[in-house]
Amino acid sequence: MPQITIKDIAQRLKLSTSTVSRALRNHPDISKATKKKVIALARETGYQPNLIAQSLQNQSSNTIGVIVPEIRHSFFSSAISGIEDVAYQAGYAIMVCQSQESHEREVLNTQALMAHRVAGLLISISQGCGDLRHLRAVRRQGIPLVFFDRSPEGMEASQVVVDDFQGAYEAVRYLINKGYKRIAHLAGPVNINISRQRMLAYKQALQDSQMPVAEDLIISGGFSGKDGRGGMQRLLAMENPPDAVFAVNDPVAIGALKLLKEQGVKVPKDMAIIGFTNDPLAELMDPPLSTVDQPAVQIGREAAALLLDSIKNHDRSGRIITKTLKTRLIIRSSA
Amino acid sequence: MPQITIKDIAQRLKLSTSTVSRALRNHPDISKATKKKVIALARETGYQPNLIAQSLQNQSSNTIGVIVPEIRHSFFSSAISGIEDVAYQAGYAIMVCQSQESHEREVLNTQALMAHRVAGLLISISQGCGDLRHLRAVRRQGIPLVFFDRSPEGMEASQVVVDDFQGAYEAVRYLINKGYKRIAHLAGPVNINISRQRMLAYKQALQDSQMPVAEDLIISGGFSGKDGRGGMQRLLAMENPPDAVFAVNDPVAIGALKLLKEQGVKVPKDMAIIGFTNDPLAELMDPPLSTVDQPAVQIGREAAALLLDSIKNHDRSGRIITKTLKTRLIIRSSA
DNA sequence: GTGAAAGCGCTAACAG
DNA sequence: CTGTTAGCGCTTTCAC
Repeated sequence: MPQITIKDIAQRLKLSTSTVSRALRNHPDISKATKKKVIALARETGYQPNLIAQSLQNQSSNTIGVIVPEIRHSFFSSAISGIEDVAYQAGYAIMVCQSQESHEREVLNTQALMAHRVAGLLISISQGCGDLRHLRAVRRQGIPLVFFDRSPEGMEASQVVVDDFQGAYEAVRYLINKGYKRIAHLAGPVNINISRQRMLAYKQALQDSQMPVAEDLIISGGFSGKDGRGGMQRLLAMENPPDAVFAVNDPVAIGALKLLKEQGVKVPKDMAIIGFTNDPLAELMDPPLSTVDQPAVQIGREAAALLLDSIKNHDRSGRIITKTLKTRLIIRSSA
Repeated sequence: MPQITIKDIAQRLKLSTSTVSRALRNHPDISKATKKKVIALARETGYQPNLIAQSLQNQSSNTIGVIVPEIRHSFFSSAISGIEDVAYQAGYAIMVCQSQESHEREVLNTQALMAHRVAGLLISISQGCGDLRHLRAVRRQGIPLVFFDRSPEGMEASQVVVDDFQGAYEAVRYLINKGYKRIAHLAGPVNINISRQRMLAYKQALQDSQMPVAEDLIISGGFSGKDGRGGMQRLLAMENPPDAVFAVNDPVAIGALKLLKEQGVKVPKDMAIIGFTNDPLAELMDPPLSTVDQPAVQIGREAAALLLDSIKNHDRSGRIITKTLKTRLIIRSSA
């Protein structure tokens, strides 16, 4: 039992398909009487317009593509939730892919989404990302593209981010004011803007307080708990370990914190730690993790709104808009 | 710059579109030479098949629809992650919608997904769900449907679930063996299978130990932290409050636990609590929450696999398969 | 006001 | 081995 089409309705009503189509779209040419009949039968038969056919016709689907590193990460699932919500309100559906932090998979995801002729693309890039050809290809096809949270170095594009520098600066500043002397940084991949900004802020904050920036106190890694754990291991193994750590994000901070608990290191007495994101975990952990709050759902909402905007405006113009949301330092017990 | 089509390639190579189409799909009829030329040009020009057109032709898209109550809930984001992963491997994309626990929105989501002509539908129903017409409509159109985790009472359909009865039974049994005498249950909506099973197991476990089942110790509510908080409030207000609680899921348990902490009630000394799901939060909280582990990612994977299976087999047969995964009682410190 | 015809990009008979 | 034709469901000129 294939789904009912405009043709079925036309036949039953002895009308042409074009009339039915127009009636359904409330075209002024059609008489009230026929409109009524058509609508009634459509409802009665449970007619659903075939969006596939519509898309083919319009040369554009009402679907937007979303690529994130990992759906499970609370920041991303929250962002996706915000995206879904505004997309839904606007009559768009979302196609969600995860790159699993793999550049290759990100490329394939991008291609798949392009093949699906999504009307626009929202992406938070994978940590393995260096080559940007796949993203340039998107632009070249005239598909609007908006980055959220993680954007690459070296590509001008609209994005919705948080003031990473400011947020990180405040966090490190707080640590300094609290009297910590050797503050380490568990950093993220340098080819991603957020990592860079947060690291730059870390260095700047130290310098602004006439404190030395020791390169061996900066451990570069990825964005996962495992990276946090590994980084903290290296820090603890040092002959002169730090007394505080600023982590690039909460998963890293939490990974590090777990290790600390296992090793019986007292937090924050022996080692203070502060994260970035405000993962729901942060509040409930023991000890509760101090962190920089990023409004994840809101970031998703804004990104989707921005994208829909450039879809509507047929943004051939290539206007580049950066939307920066505020962070908020949340002090709990870990620092 | 619209995307390049088969026609463009045909013209440039002075071939017919059908030849190009066949060459691209590696049809045996086509000569090696032309295949090579076509493939080369396709690659060179960055040709991407228009999946919209293909779908219209095939009368079925390579997209599967997913509806969950809330993307942000860790159980669901994990399940979605599993779904995405197997869908991706099979060349399918996923469209994700959230019902926000609203029946109305779930209906609209379902309709949107049907209009998008998804090849199949994966759904975990909203707590407001009672009327099943929208789901029956899906079946009527011959669209394969698989429930995961939350399935409705009163509809035969394939599903991937966990042995809710068994998991809940073990949890309550554990509480009983530990010597708790007044064990309450923060229950979920009764029209959803998982709530029913977990409640039935709760009652059964009590009965099997010759313990009374007190209806006032069963607080029915929803699946959220707020429900847990509210339920616990009512429990604490009783003249003879319980000494232990089995919550229908972790969000509820966590909501309850937060309240307990605020009120200074000692857990598990004054009140033990045990949840269901094994949310990542559970392990890290203070105190760590005892719970019943549900393999969320695996549930998503199995559900997707089952769905793909019935899509492949053109499952007009209406074979109903229930896949039941194992739970595991995880004892931490809250009980 | 309504209908006929063409076409979106692709595939699948059916010819040759 | 390759081309012609028709059609998936819909919208949109262009006629009448």
